[in-house]
Amino acid sequence: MSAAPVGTREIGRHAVRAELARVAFNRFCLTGFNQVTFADLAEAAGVSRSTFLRYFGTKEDVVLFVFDPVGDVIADALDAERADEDDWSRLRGALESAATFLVRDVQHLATILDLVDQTPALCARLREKQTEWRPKIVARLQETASPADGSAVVADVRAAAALECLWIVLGHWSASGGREDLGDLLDTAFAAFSTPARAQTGAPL
Amino acid sequence: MSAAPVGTREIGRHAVRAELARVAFNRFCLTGFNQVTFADLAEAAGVSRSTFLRYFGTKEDVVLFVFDPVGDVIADALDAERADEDDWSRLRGALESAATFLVRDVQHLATILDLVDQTPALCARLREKQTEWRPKIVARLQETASPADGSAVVADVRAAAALECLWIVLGHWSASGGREDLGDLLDTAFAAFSTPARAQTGAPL
DNA sequence: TTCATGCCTGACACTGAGTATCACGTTATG
DNA sequence: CATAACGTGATACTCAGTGTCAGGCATGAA
Repeated sequence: MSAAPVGTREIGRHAVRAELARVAFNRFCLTGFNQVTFADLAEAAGVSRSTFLRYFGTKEDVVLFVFDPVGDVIADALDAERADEDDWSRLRGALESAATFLVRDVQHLATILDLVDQTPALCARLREKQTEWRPKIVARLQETASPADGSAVVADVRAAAALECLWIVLGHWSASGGREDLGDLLDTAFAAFSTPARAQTGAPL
Repeated sequence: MSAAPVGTREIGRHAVRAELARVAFNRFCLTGFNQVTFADLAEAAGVSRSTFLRYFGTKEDVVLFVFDPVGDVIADALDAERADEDDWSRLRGALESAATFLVRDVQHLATILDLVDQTPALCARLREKQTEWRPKIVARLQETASPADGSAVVADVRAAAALECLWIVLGHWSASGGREDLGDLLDTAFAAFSTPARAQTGAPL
């Protein structure tokens, strides 16, 4: 799932990467993402700046690399979903898989999400990753698309909307301190598409 | 709408900014965004690097500043929409306004969009702007939200989904060389929400 | 054990974005 | 005309990110 290491070197590299990220993450939370330099991180981790940069291409990746597998998680989950479901049901299920994958460490995820939306650069980079995932999702949707949904626009819109749901839901979940149920939040989010969305303030029940 | 200049100095500044952007944009299209440095741009425009940087905070803004008013355009259009419409209709209308605003110079917009999605940095920054617009849109939707839509998640999801529609539609429109009708494309995009989205390849008509 | 191969590391140098400061010339205003 | 405000260019600086190179250390073969 997350690029399972094969050789001993790969294992070592993976472990070092995790440790560097751990040390760095503490710094970021303590001092603020923008205030910490690679030199700081390298010193805190006890390696040279060169080495640190060899493990993470950018400062953003030090925080966000944990999200890398999400694209595949969603795509795989779409395959696993019953193909006779409609797009929204399948997407709803796939997002649940993604959420489950991310919520292995509740406290850590909440902290990351806090840091991310305090930091524009992290926000931007995360949305960039999200955009990279979309084509893969669109492809799965189109494999089973009915002729009536012929336009590529439709699959694109649904994939994009679903991904937006994921972040919005995670944002609210994180803001609630992780107490709200992610499944319920996903239901609420997806309901935004299916309900008639009438406007009057004095709407009939 | 776009920060109407009042004093003579403001007018001059605005004009210089436009000229610098024009010269820079040619360079970007010719050589590629990442290959062009501020030093290049300054030389091409006949000003010092300092001066160029005084007009644009970042390289991305040199290209993307034209999108700055879009957030307000959408928000204003939402106000102008009949408040008794449902959210999707209002958003659809507001997006049409945004599209109309952007398509004043067809050729130029298409070129910008091409450059943007060839350049990850521009993509990221544009999505960042988009995220900045969302809260304003959410606020308009919530002003007239029915109690049943109480959750902030719903308005958030709808605003986010609508903004995604805008870029997807513009992307397809640009890919078609500006020949397709933006209104039709918007309809197709919004149909992704309302159609049942059944999956079977041999779906009944 | 010894040697050879290959990877990891640290040191160093470099480009380029973005920030800040200062002195000079120009332009608006009284 | 005087002066204050502003635009400009020059300069110096920090930091992200790239590239190169030589030495250390492991693994594997002789």
